[in-house]
Amino acid sequence: MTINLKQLSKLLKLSPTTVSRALADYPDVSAKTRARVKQMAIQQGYQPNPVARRLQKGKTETIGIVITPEQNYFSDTFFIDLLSGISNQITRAGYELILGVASDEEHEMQSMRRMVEGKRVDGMILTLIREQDPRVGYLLDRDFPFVLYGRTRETRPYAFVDMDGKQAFEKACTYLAGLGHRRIALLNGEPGFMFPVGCREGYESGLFLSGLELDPDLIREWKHKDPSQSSYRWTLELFKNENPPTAILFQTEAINGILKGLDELNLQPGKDVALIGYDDLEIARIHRPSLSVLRPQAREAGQRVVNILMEVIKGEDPGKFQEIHQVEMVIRETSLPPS
Amino acid sequence: MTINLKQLSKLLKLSPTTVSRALADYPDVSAKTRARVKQMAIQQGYQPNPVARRLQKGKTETIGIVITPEQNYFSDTFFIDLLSGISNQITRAGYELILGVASDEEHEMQSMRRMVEGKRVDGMILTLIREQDPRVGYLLDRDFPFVLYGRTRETRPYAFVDMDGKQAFEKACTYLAGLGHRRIALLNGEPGFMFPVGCREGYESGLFLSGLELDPDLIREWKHKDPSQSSYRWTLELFKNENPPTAILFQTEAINGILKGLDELNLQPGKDVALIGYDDLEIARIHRPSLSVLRPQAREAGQRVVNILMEVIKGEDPGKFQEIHQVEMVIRETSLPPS
DNA sequence: CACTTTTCCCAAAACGTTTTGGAAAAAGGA
DNA sequence: TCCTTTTTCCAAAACGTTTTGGGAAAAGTG
Repeated sequence: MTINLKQLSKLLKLSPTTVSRALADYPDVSAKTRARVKQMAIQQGYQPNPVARRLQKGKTETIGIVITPEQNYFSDTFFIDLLSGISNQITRAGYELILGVASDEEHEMQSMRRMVEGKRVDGMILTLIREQDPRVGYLLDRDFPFVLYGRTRETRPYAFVDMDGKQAFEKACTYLAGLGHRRIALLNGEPGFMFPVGCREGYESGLFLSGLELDPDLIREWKHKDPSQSSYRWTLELFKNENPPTAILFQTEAINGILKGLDELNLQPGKDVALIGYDDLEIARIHRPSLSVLRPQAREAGQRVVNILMEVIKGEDPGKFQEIHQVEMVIRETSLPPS
Repeated sequence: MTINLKQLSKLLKLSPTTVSRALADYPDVSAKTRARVKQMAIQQGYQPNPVARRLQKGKTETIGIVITPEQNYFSDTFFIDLLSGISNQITRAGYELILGVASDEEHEMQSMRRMVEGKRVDGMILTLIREQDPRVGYLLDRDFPFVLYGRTRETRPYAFVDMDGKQAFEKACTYLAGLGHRRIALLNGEPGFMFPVGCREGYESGLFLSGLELDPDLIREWKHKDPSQSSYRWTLELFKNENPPTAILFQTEAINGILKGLDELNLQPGKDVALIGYDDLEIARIHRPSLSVLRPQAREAGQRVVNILMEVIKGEDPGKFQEIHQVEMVIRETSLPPS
């Protein structure tokens, strides 16, 4: 069951060297013995001990990722899709994914340092990137391989895969304007994180392209720790405006609060107020009326992140790998013209 | 930065043996040199290479877990709390947590076999247990260390940590009956999984203790893949009954569909229909009226799972570790007497 | 046939630890 | 002082691979 190389080679009356090389398809072992070795390996259920291989190769064959539940990150399918893409691709490469769960920013850094300085991983994947993100500087200083899902403010070159939040919100905004909406609100994610920056840029650009004026009163920011509560409050606030919005752009995470707010105000989503959210969470599909959304391809992004990280680990220049993925808009029932 | 034992020992003019033993607090190295070694180790930032240690010790110092996004498992804080407890405890032990993400039951098994047969882990943690769970038989057959979060139908002894769903639902049921409810419905989780079995037992026992009769028409089962949609349908169905329920017990995962159904029927949650859900998800706290819930201590459970697994890995008899944790009931606004 | 090239295999070293089994030096006991 | 015990250290082996640097046999070449 748990036979090792030496035992297998004894069984085959060959040296461990030859068996190892046969299994690795080296050309200096004859086709005949190669076949014999492989057959016996399968028959005996031989699996090379990964720990021994790692020691010899000087690689951990392991990638690290740290998540922070505080950030309400597991809200729905989005992150698990990303993780699914990451995990599958890592497995395909014969690598392992080790997971850290940190309760806050400090433990997040601590968990990462344990992985990096403890020689437990060959590379790191970073998510939920902040505008000023100490993790990036830390890894760059050490020249340690990593890839961001997202972007940060950092002048040195680094590898990332990001969604084009700007283009997405611009598209949604011009679409709504095209339908005749003139008062479009933005219920944006928390400042400090990088993603909302792009959303806002796209929103402003969309307004501009549509010849609409920016009204600071139509912009609000909800909190990561408490998306529903904060978005609920801001929704009520938005409609205190004497000239209230007829449409809202937001991240779908905040939908519960918005729906609750609209319900309280006796406004029908889709009918009285158009809604387009970023992220196609379950609730967006099952809500009636169903929510129009911007849908990032998280799974594909996760796979790209891993492929890029593998290149960076091999020694490729990280600056070469900077990808911005387009985001699809899915029109459902909450993006009608203003009534 | 990445100094190793040999270099460190050279610096100290000691043998690697002594340095290693000094750092591991062996008594056969004098207090003086021990101090000297430790100081130098810190100064030089020495961290033993975990891969080398693992090879020598014959342990991977790694625990595996496989999650399946299909199961809508990441719906909210519950699973991430469990994972958080698991992760922290594993880190404390100096171990690593490796994560597999499987799209379905087959890949779930495949991912686990890779970990076990590929000698990548010392032990497994299993969640979302089914009544007939092939994973348990597989691991028992191989005598491989594992701990369940949950239980299954298996006569051989194995270690588990489970929540007392039976007691929880019994408590909720008798509580509602005590308030005067006579028609209490159960919107239960999907058959095939183990957890709903206990819920139902508790429900039936609660009815019995309260002198109420079981009415099969008041029991429905929603689907894991689509909790909201199926629970919505069943909610509507429940109230087609000529003698409809005045209270519903359920898993909080299914809350969206229930609320939607009640809304459509013009029934006020809490007022017209009492609600008690299992799991204290975010929505339960922020919804108005706030939801009464049964609240499992997921974080603590995760820690126990790891501690037990460590014992089992050490060779302790798994049958000794079978824990059933009590579940707290949190009364909020949706558990009033019938109107 | 004699020489060169190609094919096929292997012994030994290396990866960085921990453990084993002493051995030298110091301390204690008579 | 001599013998025994304790203290303190270390050389060598081991964990299970892969890689290095050949070397013997077979095949090709003239």
